[in-house]
Amino acid sequence: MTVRYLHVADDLRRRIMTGVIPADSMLPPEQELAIEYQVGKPTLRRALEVLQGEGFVEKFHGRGNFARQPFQRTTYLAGWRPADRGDGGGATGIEIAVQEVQARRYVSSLLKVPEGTPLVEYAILAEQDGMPRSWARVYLPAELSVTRLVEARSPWGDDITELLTSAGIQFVVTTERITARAPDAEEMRALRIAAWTSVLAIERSLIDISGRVVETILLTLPGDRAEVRLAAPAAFGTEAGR
Amino acid sequence: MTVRYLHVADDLRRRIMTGVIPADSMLPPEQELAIEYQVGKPTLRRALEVLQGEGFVEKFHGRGNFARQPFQRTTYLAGWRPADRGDGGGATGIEIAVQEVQARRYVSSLLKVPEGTPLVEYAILAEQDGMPRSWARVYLPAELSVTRLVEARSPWGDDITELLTSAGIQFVVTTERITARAPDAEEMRALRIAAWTSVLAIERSLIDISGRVVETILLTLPGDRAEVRLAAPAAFGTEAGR
DNA sequence: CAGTGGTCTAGACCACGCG
DNA sequence: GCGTGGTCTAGACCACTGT
Repeated sequence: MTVRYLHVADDLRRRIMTGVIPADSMLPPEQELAIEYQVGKPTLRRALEVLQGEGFVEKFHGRGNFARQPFQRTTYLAGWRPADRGDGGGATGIEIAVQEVQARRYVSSLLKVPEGTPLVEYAILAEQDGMPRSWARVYLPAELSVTRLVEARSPWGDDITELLTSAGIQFVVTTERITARAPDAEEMRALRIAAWTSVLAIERSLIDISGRVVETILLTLPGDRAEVRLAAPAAFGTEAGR
Repeated sequence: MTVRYLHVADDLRRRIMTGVIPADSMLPPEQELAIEYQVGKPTLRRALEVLQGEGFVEKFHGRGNFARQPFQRTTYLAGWRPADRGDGGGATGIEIAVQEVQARRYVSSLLKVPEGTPLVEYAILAEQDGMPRSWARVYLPAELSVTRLVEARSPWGDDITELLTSAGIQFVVTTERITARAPDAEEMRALRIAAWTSVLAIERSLIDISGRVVETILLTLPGDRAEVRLAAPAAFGTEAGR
């Protein structure tokens, strides 16, 4: 392998995994590491980017780089079931910001409403043990009376399903679309991740019993500490293909 | 915004989206672009990395950088249904390599067999219109007689479900786990993507009617041209929670 | 203010593709 | 061989954090 930054990343990863560099301890300054590995600063930083994407390093501008053991992954259960409550048992927190907005093109197409339709937007940031776990924006037509939703909020931001149920809305169909991509600027800030950390982007739409799209959720999960699992059907039908 | 490479990326993206730089045409050499934007080469290359991750630029070492319109996404249908055949209608191709291997730790835990168990590994690369669309490795216990599988191969590498069915194996449960991460070296080569392109990593295990794990699939989809959709249940049960 | 990471440059040198 | 992208360096300068 002729790529030096991968060499550096491999060695640092090994040192963190084996505890030579203890978890949660600060790494030596980048300049020192560069000298130690006999590489330039950009090369060393490239290596740290790799490790950051893998969850072994967390960077803080002005404070330092910190070794981490990759996080236990938050499980998002696709399908109709609410998100797993998580096994970590750590403290969870949630921040919700509500505002009225007008449907812009992307969201309006998902909600199947004209552009400019008044919507209520919930920006929901869920944390566990001080680490951001999910970042979601929820859009509902403003005509739906949803004041109760905020009061009925659960400790999980992505678990809007329960909120709606508790608000008395019956939905019958959900569609989910999952992609992997780089985070945008807002997601980087909310989830405290860098541009080269992959995220799982989940679009989920709920359709109520009358066929109306009740809400659309744009959920972003950091790739280094989240996974999607599928609720497995109990059995396979015999009429498999479409 | 004080970050110059994002400025450059924004401008180039606009030029490609609006057709000022036609799709499939070669971009000016990096040195020329650097001069045009009055930035250094590393800065310009950072901008190109961003666009590559978004699917607007494809890079070829020694040949040049090419403008692209982001690909129509290949849809992977999670759940039990075979993968969508794709709407592109373009030519599809598939390469399969088979070899016998011994179960290493990661795969052995997924298959629930001891380490060292003889396995058959299928490495499957699916292409459409000359672009790699999916890269999968399939592991089955060697004791299963699967010679027919290769003959019965479908044009979609990730569609092993049909292969198994046609081989007479009845499976009853599937589990799927989806994560987003950076590609490893092998995936970068097979899918022709760079280190900073996100991938959807899907682990799928099939369990047959006797409870045995029949196979495990490690499927990698390039984030810039694939998506996962959920087969929506026709209706929601009332006994929702677990 | 001192120490840290973040961005950027100019240029050297290497690796690849193609004629 | 030539033109292309890929990697790397040394150092300047900026921005953030905590004292």
